[in-house]
Amino acid sequence: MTGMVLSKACTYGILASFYVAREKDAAFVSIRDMSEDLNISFHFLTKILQKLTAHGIMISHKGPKGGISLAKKPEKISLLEIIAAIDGDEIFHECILGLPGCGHEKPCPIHEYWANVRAEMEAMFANRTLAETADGLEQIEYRLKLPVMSTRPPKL
Amino acid sequence: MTGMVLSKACTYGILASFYVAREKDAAFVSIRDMSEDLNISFHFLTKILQKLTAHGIMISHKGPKGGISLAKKPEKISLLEIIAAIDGDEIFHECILGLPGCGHEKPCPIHEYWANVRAEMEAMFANRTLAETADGLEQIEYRLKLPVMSTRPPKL
DNA sequence: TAATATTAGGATATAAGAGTCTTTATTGTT
DNA sequence: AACAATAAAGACTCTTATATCCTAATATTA
Repeated sequence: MTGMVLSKACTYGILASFYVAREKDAAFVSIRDMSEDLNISFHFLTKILQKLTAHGIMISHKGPKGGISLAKKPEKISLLEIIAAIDGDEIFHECILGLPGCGHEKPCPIHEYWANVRAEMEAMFANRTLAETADGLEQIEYRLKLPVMSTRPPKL
Repeated sequence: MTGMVLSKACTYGILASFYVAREKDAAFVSIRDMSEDLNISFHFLTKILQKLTAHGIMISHKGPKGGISLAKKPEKISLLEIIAAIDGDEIFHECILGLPGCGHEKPCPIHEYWANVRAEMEAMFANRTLAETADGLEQIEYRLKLPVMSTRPPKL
């Protein structure tokens, strides 16, 4: 799986954020339940959500009735925040060819072109909030779940 | 290094293509020389270039005075071709959240937004040819070389 | 035809992401 | 106070991209 814009951890984090945002009753959402509903590894998802809590995007609560919830109003949380918390924001600032120091002064052969696309991508993610995506989830039957992976047959 | 648009193999392949395109004298370019000039692992670069020859983008020639050269006029080779040959074109067609079956019919919550950005990205790469980038390389002191990585000190 | 220079290709090694497992810390409930 | 439920945290495994190494195949040159 080469050449992917977002890491798997990041896509999981975004899907989980949609899931939490959809829960309107301010209670905490169980990570276990969420992991089962979304078909995401529980322990892996836990680690990802820890990054979101560390960045002040979510709040966690231990013990019975514990779980996770948004730390801010969903209209105040952009996908860019979530991406930056999990993957970092290098993708929105680095040279597409990985050349360090590439910039307007000393550009790589496609610097200006990529800088444009990159900026549009960043703006798009910055403008998408959990509020609108959660709203969308109510109106249309949006897809959220990952498919259950077929386990490969055991070797003989 | 998570969340990267192009794999390292792909960026190497593009840099090498620039390098070959810059050689105007129709002779073959030595992969060894190129790998040293660009600071790219010789054996790794060899494998990457094999993909480009397999896709009809380059021609290779064994033996003394052998090497690699463009199979077509540089104005006929787009960066998209090179990317597709090395990384595949999934990145230009898949859901940003990795949801299989995501599309106009059954969209993920950000499908339409990503589809737009994705299409612009693809068009940008489709419109960049080796000819113009090689031209640019002559006019301005463009950057091509990767930095020499500092080797980590040996374990005790 | 022999020697040499070069790419081709397979086998192996390394590093990082992805995913799993176990233990600990914390909180609510009885 | 004891118990159960839950997130936190670290160690470990698995997989894949990245990188290296070695041998084979091929072409040029003398």
